Amino acid sequence: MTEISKAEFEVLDALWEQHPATASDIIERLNKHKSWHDKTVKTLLSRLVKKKAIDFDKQQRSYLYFPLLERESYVVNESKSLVRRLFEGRVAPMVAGFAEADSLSKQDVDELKALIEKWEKDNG
Amino acid sequence: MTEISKAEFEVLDALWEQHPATASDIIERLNKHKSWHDKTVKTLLSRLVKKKAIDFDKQQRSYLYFPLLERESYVVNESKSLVRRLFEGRVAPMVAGFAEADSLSKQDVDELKALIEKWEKDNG
DNA sequence: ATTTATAGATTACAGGTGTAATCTAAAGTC
DNA sequence: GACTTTAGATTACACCTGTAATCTATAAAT
Repeated sequence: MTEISKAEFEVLDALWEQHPATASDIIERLNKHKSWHDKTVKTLLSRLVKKKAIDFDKQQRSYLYFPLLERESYVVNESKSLVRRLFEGRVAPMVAGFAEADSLSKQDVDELKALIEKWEKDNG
Repeated sequence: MTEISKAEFEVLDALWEQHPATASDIIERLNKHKSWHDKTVKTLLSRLVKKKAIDFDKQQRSYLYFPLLERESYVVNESKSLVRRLFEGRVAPMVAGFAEADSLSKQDVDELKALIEKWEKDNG
């Protein structure tokens, strides 16, 4: 339940993308978009292990890493925590902020309509 | 444009609540919910000044603090940044997460419907 | 079998953060 | 005017973070 730092998150996100994975796999995946030294990525992997966000199986010489924390639950927690801090826990005002900032796409609106319909069916 | 830490944010949020305000005002407001030593709050105020998130006017002996950063813009930036990191920039999947986690209230849904209607009027 | 490359472990190190305590100068009190 | 209180400034200090370099043990190569 320790905090995951920004840099650690990027490594974890690369592991979520596909796992299990070796350190080299992850380094390669990350270096498509960033350019971190491999030592840096290894440090971050160790810290994630220490924080119990991931773990590994010993595979011959190298390790096979896999997430312990699910992306879904991480994402829900982070979202809730932000909405709690910034919008008194209600998500609608956040979406309103996106609308004001012209950051709502037609696709967003369509998806929102669909999920509202579903919500009303389930909760109406 | 420097980062604002969690503790700094709480102080800033208390200042947003009502300003201008003296250090004592803010300490008092904060201590309704938290219990920070007044020295701690003063440190955080100084750091916020150094980060140009707030400023002050010299008032006799004590200072009158006021925000330089608007809550609105801070909140929009933080939200966008989270949505970018976790949901590829689209807000609807985040709301879907709330729905799945049973964290959507009727009030949220009503507000969402209203703002969708407005969006469609403006953008349809 | 000896040398070399490599994976992970350990160490490094500056800047940020949470959480204050101490210092300093000015304002209030007697 | 001397003494005390107080506001903000400066200093403290351990832990976290970003960003690696070095150490160590084992596997690969010759």
